[in-house]
Amino acid sequence: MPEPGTGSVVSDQLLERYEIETFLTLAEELHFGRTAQRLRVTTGRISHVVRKLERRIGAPLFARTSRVVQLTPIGRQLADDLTPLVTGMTEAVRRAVEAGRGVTGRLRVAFLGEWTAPTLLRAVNLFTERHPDCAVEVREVQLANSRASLLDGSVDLLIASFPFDGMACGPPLLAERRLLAVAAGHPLADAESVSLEVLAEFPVVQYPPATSAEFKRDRTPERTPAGRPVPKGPVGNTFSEMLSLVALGRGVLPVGELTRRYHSRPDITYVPIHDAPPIHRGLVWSESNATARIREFVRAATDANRN
Amino acid sequence: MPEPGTGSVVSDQLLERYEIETFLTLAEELHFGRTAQRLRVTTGRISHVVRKLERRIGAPLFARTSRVVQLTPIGRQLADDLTPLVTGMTEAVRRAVEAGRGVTGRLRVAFLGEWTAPTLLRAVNLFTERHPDCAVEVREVQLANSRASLLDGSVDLLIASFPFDGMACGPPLLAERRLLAVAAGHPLADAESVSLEVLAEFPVVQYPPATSAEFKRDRTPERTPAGRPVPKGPVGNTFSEMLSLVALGRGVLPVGELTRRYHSRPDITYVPIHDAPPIHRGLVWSESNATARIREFVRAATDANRN
DNA sequence: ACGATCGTTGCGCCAGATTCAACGATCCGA
DNA sequence: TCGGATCGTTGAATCTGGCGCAACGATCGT
Repeated sequence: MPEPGTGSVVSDQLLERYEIETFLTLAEELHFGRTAQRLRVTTGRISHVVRKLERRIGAPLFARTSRVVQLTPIGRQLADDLTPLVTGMTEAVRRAVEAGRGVTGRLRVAFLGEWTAPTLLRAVNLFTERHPDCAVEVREVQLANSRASLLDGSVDLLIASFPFDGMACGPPLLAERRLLAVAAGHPLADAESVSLEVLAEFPVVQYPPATSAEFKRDRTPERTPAGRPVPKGPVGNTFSEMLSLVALGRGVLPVGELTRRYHSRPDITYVPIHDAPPIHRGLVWSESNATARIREFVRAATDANRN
Repeated sequence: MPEPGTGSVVSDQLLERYEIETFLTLAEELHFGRTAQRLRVTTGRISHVVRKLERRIGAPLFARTSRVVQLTPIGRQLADDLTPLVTGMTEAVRRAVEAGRGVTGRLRVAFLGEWTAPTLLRAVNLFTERHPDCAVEVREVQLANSRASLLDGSVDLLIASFPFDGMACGPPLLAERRLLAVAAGHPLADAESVSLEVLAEFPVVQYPPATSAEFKRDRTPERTPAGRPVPKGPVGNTFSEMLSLVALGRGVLPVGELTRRYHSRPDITYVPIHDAPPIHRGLVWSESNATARIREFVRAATDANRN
């Protein structure tokens, strides 16, 4: 059976790189010795390659005696056709390398909740100092479209709380204690601190379905460290809505320490959880957008927030 | 010492043929299996090549999970840049191959002296029958610029008498006896035939200096077959001038039989040379312009004049 | 939980890119 | 006119890198 789909954008008429290099260099030098020298090969190689090319084209590309080498009409035509195309290809590759490996151009970084802005700004300052040629734009994104912003490339980097499912993550830049948010009149409201085990005894307000499973497992686990099941409370659609459910006494919610500072309200009490690991925040980005710019910014952020 | 002249039209940023093919095919298929199938290689190869390319660019070109493959922004940009350039290159090569190997387009053949026209026309007829897609133009050229016409490409093929120095020659198409032109009153004018040895006894009119040495050696040798020196007569600047020198009794001149028919004049007698090889005529062309068109025409000319 | 589909990885082989050295042709200077 | 110098050619030897192979890991459907 005559296998289908063999026809391609890339017809099999393409010349090898060494053939193009040899042909165009010889077309420019018109001298086998100098051509060989420039390409760091022997004159024998030049002779072989040109001969093979000519056998393929079906006509001489160079008229050569042992004293003078010149292009034939067909050779001249081919050289004229090829030169701008080759220039264009090297330019295209150069641009791609610049985009991937260069630390220039533009980098868009975003924060998610204003309390992370200072950490991000320290990183921006150090990065800009190290790479003055790369313009950094800072913006704020909303939780709802943070993932989409990274995926569609409208934002290169984001400082967010871990875990951030499906994205590449840098080292943690911020660590905060975990607290339990309870209603003001809740039985635990007066405790000095609580253990994670209390989650088995009260319903826990749930994140909306769109939230990644990994994130939910970290914030609202299904079992306590001892293995006791955690009763699921009602679902809130936004973080404010979740806090309101807590205030209404419909459940409790583990949160980070910074939440207290930015969401302090009289109807909610925050009680430290003494045996929970801290919540980490750091830079996240799309794996597929990884560039030298991004790697360098992560490094700068790490250095700037090392203390 | 930092060797100079390494910079080239062809920067060493050029991708290998297989890298371009692999990248563009995968960019089109977005599927490793189908890409491998189209390129007749294994998926492992695709993976290796893409990885190597990405290491070189410094950023991912494809975002791939084991279920879906898609271009990253950098990959998309590179593919968009490369595609038209690759198309252009294959087109350039295709045109060169067509010019060299194809028997189409235009072929310009010429004759030199009208008596060769019938031979040439037989060849044209057979060639046109075999290759209707190739237009043949017939023209006449003058001896003086016949060589230049071949070299500058204004004529592809020429039917001329051998030897034709420095040009490629096909098999002889016409053979004619050699005659000795002498003045009407010359001592040899009444002979039935003469031997080449008589050249040692009379001055031989010489071709002009511009004539090729090889041709002169054939027509006006410096020694007879027996080794006797041939005295050099005066030089004529054109063939007519040379015949006039003969008519004036200033020398003799070996010529071809056809000359008698086309240059018959009362003051000159042509005597057969019984021991001279015939003069051959056939097609000549510039080595550096050799194409399939030309080779095919030579073949047609041989076949048409075989008898 | 299992099989099917896909991309990845490391090892080993061999075609083909490249070198090497001898050779032929052309030109120059003595 | 005869070496000597400069150049391109040729074919066999050499060795690198393109490529296949096969085991593996990840993801999805049933």
